[in-house]
Amino acid sequence: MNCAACPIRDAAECHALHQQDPATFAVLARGRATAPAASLILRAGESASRMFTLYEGWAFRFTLMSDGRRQILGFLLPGDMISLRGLFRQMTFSVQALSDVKLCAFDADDFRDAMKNSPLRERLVQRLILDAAAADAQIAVLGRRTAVQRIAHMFLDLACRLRDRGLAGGDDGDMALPLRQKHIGDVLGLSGVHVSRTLALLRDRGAIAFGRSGIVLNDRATLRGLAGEVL
Amino acid sequence: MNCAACPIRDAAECHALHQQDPATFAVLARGRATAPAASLILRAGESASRMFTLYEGWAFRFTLMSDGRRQILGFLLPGDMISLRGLFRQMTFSVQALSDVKLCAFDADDFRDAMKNSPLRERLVQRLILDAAAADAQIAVLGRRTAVQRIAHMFLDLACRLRDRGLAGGDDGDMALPLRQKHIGDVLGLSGVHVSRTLALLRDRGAIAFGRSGIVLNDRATLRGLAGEVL
DNA sequence: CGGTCGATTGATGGTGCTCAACTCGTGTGG
DNA sequence: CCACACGAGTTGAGCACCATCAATCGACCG
Repeated sequence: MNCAACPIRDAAECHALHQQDPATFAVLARGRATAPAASLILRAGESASRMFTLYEGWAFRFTLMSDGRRQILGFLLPGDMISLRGLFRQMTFSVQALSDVKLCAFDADDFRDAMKNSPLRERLVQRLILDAAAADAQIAVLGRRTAVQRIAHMFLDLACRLRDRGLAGGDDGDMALPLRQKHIGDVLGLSGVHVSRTLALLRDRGAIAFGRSGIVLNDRATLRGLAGEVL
Repeated sequence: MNCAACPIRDAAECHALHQQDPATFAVLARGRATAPAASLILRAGESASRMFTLYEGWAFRFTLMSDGRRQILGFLLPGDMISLRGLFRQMTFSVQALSDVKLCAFDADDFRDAMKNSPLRERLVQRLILDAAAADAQIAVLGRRTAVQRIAHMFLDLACRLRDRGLAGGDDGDMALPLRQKHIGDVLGLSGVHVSRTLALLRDRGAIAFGRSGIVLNDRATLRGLAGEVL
């Protein structure tokens, strides 16, 4: 795996929209909003009257099982669209802030209209396809990979996405992830206890370290070896 | 779970296209094709010059892991679009016929053009969103459910989709599924051996039976109980 | 009639879950 | 300043679930 996400994900949508169609984008933008860490940004079942992109901070989308367990469907990074599907359908997942976040807000009706006759249409169709492809990739991970492979793969995926948008943290490529172990477990279908043990194993092999601001990736070559996919 | 798929999936696309926009559909349709059971219909990496819908028979879409294992991403039933994403992006999965199949063929360029200014656009955006939502649901199944729950859930999902398009088999609602146990394992992330044991358990509880043409669902209430989601 | 494919069944072991106790850092209130 | 609570993480013990390997069996087919 060069990086699982590279063929699948695009650079930040906010930025891309600006570059590709700044006029349309400027017309559509309606302002900013903020949300504190752990707050719910969107609830499953809503039909959004506004569309958001994530401007700063991390969030995640998730569903709740009937027994109360949480399945995180994916992480949202700066530049990601949060509620694109909500423009056309009820949301099937909720979105929660992982850190303090800043959002760009758009009017849903304006956005739907613009989609009919602007470069936005092609771009948003591409985005829906990329999201579906990313979900397919996650199905393969959950269906076939061990805990070590899932975690290594997820780290590399996040590193790739951050790098794409120029958000790689440290000087020599190290980067810190603001994730609790519970989040890792909930996205990869693992218990928190087992995530703890597996992270200890990755640390002992030198692939990651535990810093003040979160987990630090410091040996991506080792991570690639542990992830299993040989690309 | 009334049925996991009901809020997510739509009725057969072929039929729906006909009903909603018969003129456009008639213009676009370019002919029929057939493929024998087990043949490859589409390969990952292709950019399709034609778009297919599945007119008759079953197929599945899948990816291959680097170690040769297969992850089935989903089953395709009569009426489903096979290569919608291929109109705009390289395919990220392959498609294989499960039984002998008949296909409707469309010219990709015609389809893309039509999407710009017809009711097709809205319809296809909806389809992309529904596909993404179905993939999200599968992530939750693989992340959080046991083998019994996964299999029961999958049976109910297929039963719902077949019923939606008027393909429910037997008189009193029983229906036969033309699946090998290997397919069930590959879509749910289970070994073939464990699928066999789990199916035996479902049979002993009276939820299913083994008929000549495949597995027969004959007690959906029991299946619902075993699936875990209480809806 | 041999060969293949799919399914079944038994034996064995590994991966990961659950329960529980404990540590550690942080924030809060007296 | 200290006591306490709380959340997050760690570690151990035991076990459930599921994978793997292997042997067998039946159906189907050349």
